[in-house]
Parts: sequence; C-alpha cells; structure tokens
Amino acid sequence: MNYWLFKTEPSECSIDDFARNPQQPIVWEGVRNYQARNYLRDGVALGDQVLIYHSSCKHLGVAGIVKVVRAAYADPSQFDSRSVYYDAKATVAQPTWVAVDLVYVSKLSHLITLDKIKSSAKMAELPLVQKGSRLSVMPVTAQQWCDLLALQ
DNA sequence: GCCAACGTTGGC
DNA sequence: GCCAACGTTGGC
Repeated sequence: MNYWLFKTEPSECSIDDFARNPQQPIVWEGVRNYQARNYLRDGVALGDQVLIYHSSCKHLGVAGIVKVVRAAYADPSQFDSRSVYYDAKATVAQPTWVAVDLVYVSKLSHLITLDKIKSSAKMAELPLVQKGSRLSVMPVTAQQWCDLLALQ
C-alpha cells in the first residue's frame, strides 16, 4: 500500500465533505496536470491512503485522511462540455485525464498546519514544501506519513 | 491583490 | 526544437 497527499481547496471539497457522508465515495476529478495525472493513473491504487491538504484558504494544512476505493478510470468531467474541467481534445476512446474514488477515513483532531510542516526537519523532502512544487497529487513515503501524523 | 514559479501554447 | 508570451497555482 502506498501513501499520497492530495491538495484541495476546501471551498471545492474539504475533509468535512467526506465526513458528512462517510460511506459515500467522492469522485476525485479535475486533475489537469500531467505529472499529477501520471501519479494518479500509474501509482494510486485501491486501498492506498491519502492525506487531504487544504490549500488556498485561511487554515492551510493537512486536515484528514481518506482512502482509495476505486483506482484510476477516465475522468467523466473531461467529456462534459458544461464542466469547468471539460477538455475538447479528450475522447472516450482515448481519454486524457483520470479520476479516482475516495472515501472518508478520519478527520484529524487538530489541523497539521503548513507552518508546522515547514518547520519540521523531517518534512524537508516532502514535495509539498519544496520550492516551486505545485503538484496536486504527490507521493508520501511511509516514514513521512508516520512523521507527519506525529506532528499533530 | 501580488507575484514567483512552473506549465502550456504556438509561431518560427 | 526553441523560446516568448500567456495562464495557473498557491502562499503571502
């Protein structure tokens, strides 16, 4: 099993949206960056655990944990001309983008803030805090996972 | 709202 | 294949 960190703007989808319906999978769609897509398509597997990071908001940080209940499949939003994620170049026969399905695991009792993550020497290699890193899907090692959760 | 950093596009 | 221009991300 592998570990990941996914970024999301909580106004779009937050850990509370998962917690509200803990059995209900949420379609993780709209990833439109090739490197992130490749992680999602080639790395993210059924059963993997994912840290949910809240970006572009007042309280930046890791807010909770979800897990993968369906591995990569064609992101339906790429075919939907009304969607902001629509991609005219993608076809059903040859989709460009993928989605996964996630369900709630837990909400952290205290947000692990970006400040805290940045000030932890053990987190120096985490892609999240590396200069210029803008990936919305990034791998987390087992060691980083343990160390990160120990910060809460 | 600013801006650094990175990604994408398209002319050549 | 280069690279300038533009678009996006995301913390500050």
